Amino acid sequence: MPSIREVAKMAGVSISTVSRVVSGSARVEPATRDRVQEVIVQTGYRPNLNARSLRLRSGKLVGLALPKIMHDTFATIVHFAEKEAHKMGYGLIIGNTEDDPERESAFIQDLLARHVDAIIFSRVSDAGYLPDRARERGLPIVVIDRGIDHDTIPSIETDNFGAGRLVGALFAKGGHTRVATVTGPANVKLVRDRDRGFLSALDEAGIVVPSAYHIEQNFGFDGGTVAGQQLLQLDPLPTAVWAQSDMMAVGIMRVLHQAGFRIPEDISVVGMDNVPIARMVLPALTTVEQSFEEFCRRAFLIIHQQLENPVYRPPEHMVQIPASVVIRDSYRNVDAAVR
Amino acid sequence: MPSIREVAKMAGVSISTVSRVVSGSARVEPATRDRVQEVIVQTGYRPNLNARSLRLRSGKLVGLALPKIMHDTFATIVHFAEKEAHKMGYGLIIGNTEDDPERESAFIQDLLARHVDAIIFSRVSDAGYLPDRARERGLPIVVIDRGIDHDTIPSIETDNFGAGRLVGALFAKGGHTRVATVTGPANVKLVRDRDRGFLSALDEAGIVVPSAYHIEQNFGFDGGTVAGQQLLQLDPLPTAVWAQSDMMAVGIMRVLHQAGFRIPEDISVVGMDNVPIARMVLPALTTVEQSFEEFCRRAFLIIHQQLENPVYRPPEHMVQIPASVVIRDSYRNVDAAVR
DNA sequence: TGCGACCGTGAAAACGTTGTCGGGGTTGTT
DNA sequence: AACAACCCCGACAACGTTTTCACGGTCGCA
Repeated sequence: MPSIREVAKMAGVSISTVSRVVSGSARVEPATRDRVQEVIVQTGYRPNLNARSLRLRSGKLVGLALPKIMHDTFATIVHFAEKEAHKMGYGLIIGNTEDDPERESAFIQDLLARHVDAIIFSRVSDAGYLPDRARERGLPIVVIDRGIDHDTIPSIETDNFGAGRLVGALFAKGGHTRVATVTGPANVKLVRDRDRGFLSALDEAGIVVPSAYHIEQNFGFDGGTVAGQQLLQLDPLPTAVWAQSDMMAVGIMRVLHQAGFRIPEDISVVGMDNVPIARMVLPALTTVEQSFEEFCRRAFLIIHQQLENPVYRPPEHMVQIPASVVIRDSYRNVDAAVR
Repeated sequence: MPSIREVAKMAGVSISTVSRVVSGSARVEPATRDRVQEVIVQTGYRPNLNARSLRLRSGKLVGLALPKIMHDTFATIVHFAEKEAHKMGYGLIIGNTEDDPERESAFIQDLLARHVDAIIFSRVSDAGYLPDRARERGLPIVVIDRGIDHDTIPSIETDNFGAGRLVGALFAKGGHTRVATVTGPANVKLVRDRDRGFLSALDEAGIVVPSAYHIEQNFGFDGGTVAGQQLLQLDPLPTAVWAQSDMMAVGIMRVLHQAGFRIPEDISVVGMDNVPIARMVLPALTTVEQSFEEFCRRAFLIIHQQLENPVYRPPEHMVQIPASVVIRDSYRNVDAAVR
């Protein structure tokens, strides 16, 4: 509540001195230091961060722009971003862009007006000039989860190609030869990357996925249920399905189950993301884990270094975090005796 | 990027004039206004919100403190809070208190240092002096989800007692006479409120819940699974169970199912919250819906009014939002013929 | 022609910080 | 005893705004 001026008056010193004791930037006589300290704890004085931001051009604040806050994967990103921010003494201001470039643009503008120290965001609006504008201002900015090809803007994403290969190899080694996959919208790059990895691993094992066994849907539960219907039309049915999100996988399991099929005895289902629900459903979902925590750790690391040293450039523009398969009950090898 | 000073220079006017055209606060000659406008759009000038906050004591920013961001219910609160904030032209800065009074206190301090316009938060640290300190500074502050008894700090929460009654009445009318309930930690008030409502409605129907049928657990999935084990010990088994969170309900269904019981034929299970997963599990979960959107709407309404008129006091300290039952497949009346 | 009213604009203060500069006092060295 | 070196500390400018105040010019009216 009190300003530095009032603290100074109370302690009978100048504001410079107060500033010095709070920042510890220069020596001050122990006697006066104690007197000032006393007033500070007594009044609960805390420097006004807006004023500090004005003066120091750093308000210890970073902005986080996400497409859909409520979705499990982004909710976990929010969680870990907050965690990292907190750890490094930053505040976190968030915005939900709702996948709308308009809103994304508006939010970034707002962050610029707030003079945040850095920006982390997912999904680039197509125009993509916004990051540039921020960048030209020397503002550290990191793109997360949905990478971007850009010389000066670093991206952090899962090694989606590798994730796809993991599942493809799992299926191939497990003896599955009739496999299907349900992808997200093909206009997002990470969907295509995963798909390419998946198909390439299968291809190396001599397995081809006919186009009818390759279904595109939205990432949600509902996308999963309609994909499930489509799977039921297939003849012969696949023995294993990979869905590019856990939500979709749950939707698929739901309609397969209702159609009388057993999972994994009749059909194996594998998801992606390893959201909390994955272990709660029945059968527990085998899935691919992305380390969102690692995302955020890396993002803040880059930001931190760039803040320390403005000319710092991360060694690579795009860092890819490896994914890993977590085996649960919804998958089994085709040769049941093996298990 | 440019400051008001540079804009002024470019347009050949004083900074006062620029300020006037961006705020529209006073008339300015159309010719000069246009000239200034031009420079503004050309340079993409936006007033520095930190400076504005300093001068105007309002940075259009509100703080949101929550115990566990990643949990479904709080993630939805974040979502709707962001939505309302955006609608009213505010930024939202969030903090995860992890149910730790220490962290909560630190975060509130940070919000004060940032001179946010208002604070919304859930779960009060036991000491509870922080809200007071904020309040005494004239800062609008609203407690959400987990109400607080306080003369000047408004609370918004679900009518938890009413929610409990809803389920109790449902069971009673459905012919269930052997019912069990799994509550959250009894030291949180809303748990007790729900419980009281539940028991009172049953009591009015002449149904008593023996203490063994009254289980306390933590709110998560794991709490549900251990509660499920405990339920299995009961003899005779209840015909209906109310769990105070959907996660718990899912955990309970999981162990009941694995023990060979059918839901709802053998045991009905009802949850609370109506999180997205509720409709995805099998059988789809009957549950009680709380309107988090309404929470946030009301919170921002109060904040807005208090900001407009600093002496405004909301008519009641505690507003309770009614809950509603949403019937899905995990519940059925005891007289199966009815359905 | 003179005067008051009004209108557009600029100068300046203030919001709360931090860092630079310099002044006064104390100490140490020759 | 004189001077250099140091150490504390206060005055002041600056960060980017908004708002008050005042000033010069136009206009309307007598």
